[in-house]
Amino acid sequence: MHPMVSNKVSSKESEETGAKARPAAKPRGRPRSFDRETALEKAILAFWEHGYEATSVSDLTRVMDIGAPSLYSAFGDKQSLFEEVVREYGVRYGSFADRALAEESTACAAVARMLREAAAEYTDPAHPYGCLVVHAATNCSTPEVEQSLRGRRNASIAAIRSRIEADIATGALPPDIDAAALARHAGAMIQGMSQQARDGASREELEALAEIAMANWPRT
Amino acid sequence: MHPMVSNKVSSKESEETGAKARPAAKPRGRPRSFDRETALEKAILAFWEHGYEATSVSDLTRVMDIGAPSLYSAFGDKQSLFEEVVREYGVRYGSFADRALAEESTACAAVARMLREAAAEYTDPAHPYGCLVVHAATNCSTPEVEQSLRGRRNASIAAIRSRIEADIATGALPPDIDAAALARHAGAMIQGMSQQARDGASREELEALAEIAMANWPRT
DNA sequence: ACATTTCTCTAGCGGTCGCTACAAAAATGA
DNA sequence: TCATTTTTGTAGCGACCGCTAGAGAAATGT
Repeated sequence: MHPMVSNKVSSKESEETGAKARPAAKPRGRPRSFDRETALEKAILAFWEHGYEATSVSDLTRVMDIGAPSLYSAFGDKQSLFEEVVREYGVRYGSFADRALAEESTACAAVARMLREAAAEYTDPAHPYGCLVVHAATNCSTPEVEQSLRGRRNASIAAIRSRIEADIATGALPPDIDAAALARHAGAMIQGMSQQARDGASREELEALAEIAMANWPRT
Repeated sequence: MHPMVSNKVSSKESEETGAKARPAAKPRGRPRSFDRETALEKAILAFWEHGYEATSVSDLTRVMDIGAPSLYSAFGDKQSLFEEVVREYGVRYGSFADRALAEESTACAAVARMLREAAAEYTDPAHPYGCLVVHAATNCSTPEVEQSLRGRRNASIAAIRSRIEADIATGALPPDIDAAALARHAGAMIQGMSQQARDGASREELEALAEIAMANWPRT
């Protein structure tokens, strides 16, 4: 329950009649002195590197370069900021998995591409190593936060499983394979690779690891 | 630097001349009112479940059922207690990996056994799920603690690698395989399985996952 | 008996946590 | 100009953090 997190367009405006795509109809009071998007990106990087608990609000205000009241007014409390961070992280950095599943013609190719792209993403020096969803809320004393990321991890595995089952349905994979176990194996690989990246493994090392993992994927 | 952590036998006694294995020569002052070993076990379980940061000293004094001064007198500060917890965890719960590497006749059999036993251990309802070394110090604001567990994880992978290289040396494995990548793959599997266990996977699910991982291990 | 040693209990230290009240500042509408 | 609305900076709230001083309790040595 918080004062209200202001967004670009109030819900009332979007219901108005002839408002032909007015992007920002000049809000009344003092304008915000920072860019919400770039501040959010700084928050993403901070939570990504240090996790939910270990990133204090004063850490956030420092890296986002805004005062605490501005943070609370723009993003709500720490937990709702983190939820928005996780959502936006998925869009900006975590979409490669869904894209691989959607664009590749077989589950095998999709998982192979996922692992390959994970190797690159998790070791990209442009941002913290590994996956935020895997590491940012382990050992979290706020159970909802921990559970939220857990749900995302399990949803990713479920998505892989669905893709495998689709291949079984079309005959691209034999009907006797264990789709759930195969999906879990892929999920464990990705999570293990994320941990390895945090522990110092290079992109090449992760790629070699992924190749081993894909070597015995069921053939058609 | 702390007041000094009292152990069973003072270092001076062990240097004495004719002291023929005197186990506990009746210490001078008021005796301790709790059993150090069982208190340590409680601390292991607490850190295992919640991690280093999320387990507060007052959490510890509650589950160990001792006062704060007793804790500090018996174990030093929070960080040195955690170090002892990690050491003892390795002895009581993490020794299956070293045993598999030492007792099995091939690296392949050793890793297969490691994964099989990890599936059982990580889902044992008698204690928290997953591996303390993997999860208890992620996103830790005390860098030495995080680095300490990172070192243990990488040491485990190095041990697997050595075992693989030994098999290559004896001809049990072909000389052209990438021992480092194969070891990293095994390490990632174990870490991924630990994460899966935390996320609710059952022993059977982890075993199925491990079987997939071992299916394409290099043959002789 | 009594001094000595060691542990336990109560109480609380300084510091940081997430969060917010309040007033000054900067925009708009009249 | 001036009332209204919203954001900003300061300053600090109560709660918890890791940790410890100090006094009393329970053992041993003489």
